Amino acid sequence: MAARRGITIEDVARAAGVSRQTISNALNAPQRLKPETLERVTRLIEELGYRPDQSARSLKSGTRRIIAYPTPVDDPANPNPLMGGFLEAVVASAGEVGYRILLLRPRPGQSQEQALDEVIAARTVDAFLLSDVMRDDPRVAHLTAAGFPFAAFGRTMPDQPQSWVDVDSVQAVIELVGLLAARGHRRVAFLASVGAQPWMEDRRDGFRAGVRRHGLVGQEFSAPGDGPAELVTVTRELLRGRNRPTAVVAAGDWLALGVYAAAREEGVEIGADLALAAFDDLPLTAFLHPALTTVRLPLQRIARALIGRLIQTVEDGTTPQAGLLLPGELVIRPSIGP
Amino acid sequence: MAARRGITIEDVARAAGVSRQTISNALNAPQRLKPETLERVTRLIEELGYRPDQSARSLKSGTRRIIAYPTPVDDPANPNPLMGGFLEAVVASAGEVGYRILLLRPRPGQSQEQALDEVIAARTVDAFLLSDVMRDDPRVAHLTAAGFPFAAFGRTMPDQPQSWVDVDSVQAVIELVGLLAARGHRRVAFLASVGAQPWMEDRRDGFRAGVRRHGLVGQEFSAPGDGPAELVTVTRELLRGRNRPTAVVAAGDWLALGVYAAAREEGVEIGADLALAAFDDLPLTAFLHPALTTVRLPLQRIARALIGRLIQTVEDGTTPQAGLLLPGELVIRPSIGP
DNA sequence: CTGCGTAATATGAACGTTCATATCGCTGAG
DNA sequence: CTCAGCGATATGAACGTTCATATTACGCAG
Repeated sequence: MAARRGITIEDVARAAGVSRQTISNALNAPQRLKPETLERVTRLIEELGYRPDQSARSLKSGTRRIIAYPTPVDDPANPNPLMGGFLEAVVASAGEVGYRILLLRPRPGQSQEQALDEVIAARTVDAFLLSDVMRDDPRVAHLTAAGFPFAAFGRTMPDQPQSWVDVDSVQAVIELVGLLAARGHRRVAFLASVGAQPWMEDRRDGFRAGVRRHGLVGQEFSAPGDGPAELVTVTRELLRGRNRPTAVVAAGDWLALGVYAAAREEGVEIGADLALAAFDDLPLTAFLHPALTTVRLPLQRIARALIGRLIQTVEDGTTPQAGLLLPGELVIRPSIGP
Repeated sequence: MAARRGITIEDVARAAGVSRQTISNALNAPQRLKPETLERVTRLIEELGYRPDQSARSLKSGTRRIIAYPTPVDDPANPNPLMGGFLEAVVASAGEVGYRILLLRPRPGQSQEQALDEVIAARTVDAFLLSDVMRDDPRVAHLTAAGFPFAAFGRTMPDQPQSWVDVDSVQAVIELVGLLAARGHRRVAFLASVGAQPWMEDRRDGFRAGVRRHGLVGQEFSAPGDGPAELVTVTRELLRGRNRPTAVVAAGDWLALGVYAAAREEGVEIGADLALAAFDDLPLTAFLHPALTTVRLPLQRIARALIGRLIQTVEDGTTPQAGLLLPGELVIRPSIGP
């Protein structure tokens, strides 16, 4: 389609009887203009609906006002809790400071790093926003090596830029265990998923720390996969074992769903026979019976902090000296009992 | 931050001892080059890691290879089922044909249309992808008036470009009702949400058609809102009424969650005392007990078709003559009984 | 051996901005 | 009365491509 070219700066300049540069200044450095000129020009810009061509501006200035976000793979067998609210929050936060989010995904046969290189080389974006960052994430290493601005939801290594934000999962799970201890539970289990994602590890560490601090007896279980059947199977074993725990901390709400299913099949009543707490506060948790005690991630704050760090890196050229650890919010519901 | 300028076409040309245009041709019109030149140039491009600067290319050619997707508002009280799999599928489909997805959201105080105008005027994108399209969607009207390319997930009006793809909800719900009729149900209820979204209406129409076709007795209920409490309340009334229906068709899985909760509270056993079927196939449905019969949206096909139409509009300048209606896929699980 | 047509490659201009610098008009000190 | 200094605005160049067109190389008919 022949993209009918639109209003250019030249059109506005002609209409206003001034030069290009004056229009440019009206937008980028208004203080340079005589107030009356500014007002006249501004009105004209408004009337004609002029917007600087982003490509031309980018070509000259080298800045795109676009942030790339490599979308996490969203396995239907274990939906990424970030795809909903987090993405929203990121788009909103970025929008507030005049940036937009470009979704990225490696083409078939392309590595994550190649996908990053492609947009870097094509100068399509100013920076990257990474989520689901692993302990030794190749993307972080790659961007660090390339000296390209990024911010990460999830900790980076000490020798890498500390441009990260993360949730203090350890602390949150310690508090969860504390709630259980306060209700008199002595035998508590931790239910994890297979992956070695750092947040899983953190939650496990939190569990261990909580158990130690309160002198409880802790057991740990791992589901061989994230599919419903596998989850239910491992949880039934957990519930059937001798010395059945009286409380379970699931590393994520998704895992907790398996506990609900297994408990029903085993005739165990959650909230009465078994206390249950989890992590993520998926929207559906309100429908569970009894409703699930869980930890809500401060997605808005995380998004805002990440975007803030990104903008700082891009516009000032300075890298944050330290990461930012935000607390999770305990949402106490009946699943842990009265 | 001083964006260190990268490899330009000129660098490659110099290294290869040829002119700019030859490099450009190697990428955009390879058949014009002598095979040996092509090979030499291609290798050099590869070695130097050259990628055309997207801004420069866009400035000259007027095409950005970016599609804007105004993100649907994702109400946590009724999460948009599209935010997960659909977005994924769109990003993947677009990536395959060399396009990327830019997320868009009106700034505070900005209307949907203004947000569209902003990116149109700044020539940031080539086209729009709309989802959750309403019967008389102002965005569609606006883009039609502006003559700007778009494709819509959801039907447009007859006088607008028929560049849409939709799910044949009517047919799918008719089939759902058919399943219930075949199991001997005579009194069936339809549970809808408040909004007047076209897909809701379609599902309702499907229900009515199904009821008529099979000579059933149909009742319709509407939840006053999408919050869990409201859903459960209306469903309990439904279950408690005289002439309680033996089967319920919920307009969405989210609504069905309310039915599960209400049934538990009323001591009604889904699958035995009450057949239940819904729509969307949210990932969590596998955890429900009994598992929910529902309709899966062919998100991959929808995304592919939308992107295909978009590319056609952008690159050929032709608008599809007719919309595309895709069938939903019945996923039969125990909630409708044996 | 000349000249012509075509394939292959090269050159100049343009896309719409912003940057660096130049010009203009005015005020006020000498 | 001149001109330095400054605020306001204008001009030329450049960003890195691609398009339109020009030039060169080459095979082949006459």
